[in-house]
Amino acid sequence: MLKEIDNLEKYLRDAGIKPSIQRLKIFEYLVGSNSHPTVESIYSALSSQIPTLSKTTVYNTLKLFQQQGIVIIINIEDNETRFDADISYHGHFKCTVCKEVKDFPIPKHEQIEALDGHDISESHFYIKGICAKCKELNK
Amino acid sequence: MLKEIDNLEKYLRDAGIKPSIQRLKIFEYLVGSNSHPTVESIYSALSSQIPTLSKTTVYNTLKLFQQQGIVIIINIEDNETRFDADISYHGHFKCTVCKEVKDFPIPKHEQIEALDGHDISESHFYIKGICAKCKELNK
DNA sequence: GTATCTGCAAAACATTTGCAATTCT
DNA sequence: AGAATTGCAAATGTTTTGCAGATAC
Repeated sequence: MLKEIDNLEKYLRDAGIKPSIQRLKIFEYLVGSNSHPTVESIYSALSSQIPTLSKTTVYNTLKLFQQQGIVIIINIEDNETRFDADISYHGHFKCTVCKEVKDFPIPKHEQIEALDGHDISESHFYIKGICAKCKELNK
Repeated sequence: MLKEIDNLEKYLRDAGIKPSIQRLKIFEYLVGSNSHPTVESIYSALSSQIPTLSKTTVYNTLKLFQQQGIVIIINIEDNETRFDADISYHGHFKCTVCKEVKDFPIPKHEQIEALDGHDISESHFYIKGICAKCKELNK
């Protein structure tokens, strides 16, 4: 699932996105992190490397990435929007204790009869609970 | 799935919620509507009936309902929080044309192996696309 | 009469917009 | 130079908080 750092520039170009430094760094951060970061955490993480970076650019860039189909939005909580550069079909689990959001594979699910006749463009599966690690610590 | 209007007061009491007029009306609206309303639409719909109603009360009440487990939050879009008084296991489909959010039944899903050892407290399945009605109109 | 609940006003956040400065070609 | 991109500052929108008044028991 992990993309090659070497190919990031080409990957952006192929998606119709001119790879500016800001865009490259933001995408690199998304690909390299497995934390499904928010705008805030992307901005904090990169502003030391790119001191002039603004949140507006982070917002603009993520919107562009989303429009060009190279990132998806994760709405697992109503008060935080997260982003994921892994656009393959998978679910997201958030631990309510350690707050981490992890991917999990979903079996390509059976046809949902109730949606016959509808065109499906996007689907998201979110699960919340307590992860094994946090369960263990609280014993 | 539809609850009896006669029982709403008891339903709230049983959930540990004192049924004030505001709370009753808000819950009645949630149960009676199949539109999965936002704070804004609940407020607009009820402020003619309860002219002194404030949005703060709508926010307070919905948070209380959620804490007591009688409503769930629907985060199908990042820019709108919707509420549902149907707390049974079901999915939500949003049509990107008519903007309607509809319920759909999901087969009680198979054990997800990747989540073995984790405690699941909540799960949401969101699908977006174009509903059959809108597809038909655009032919 | 004490607790709780409500609702106004202000504060806190998150996101968007307008526009001028910068960068790229 | 011309077009696209960036980033500041202000505007917008949503949700929360503090607190005073109203209501319920």
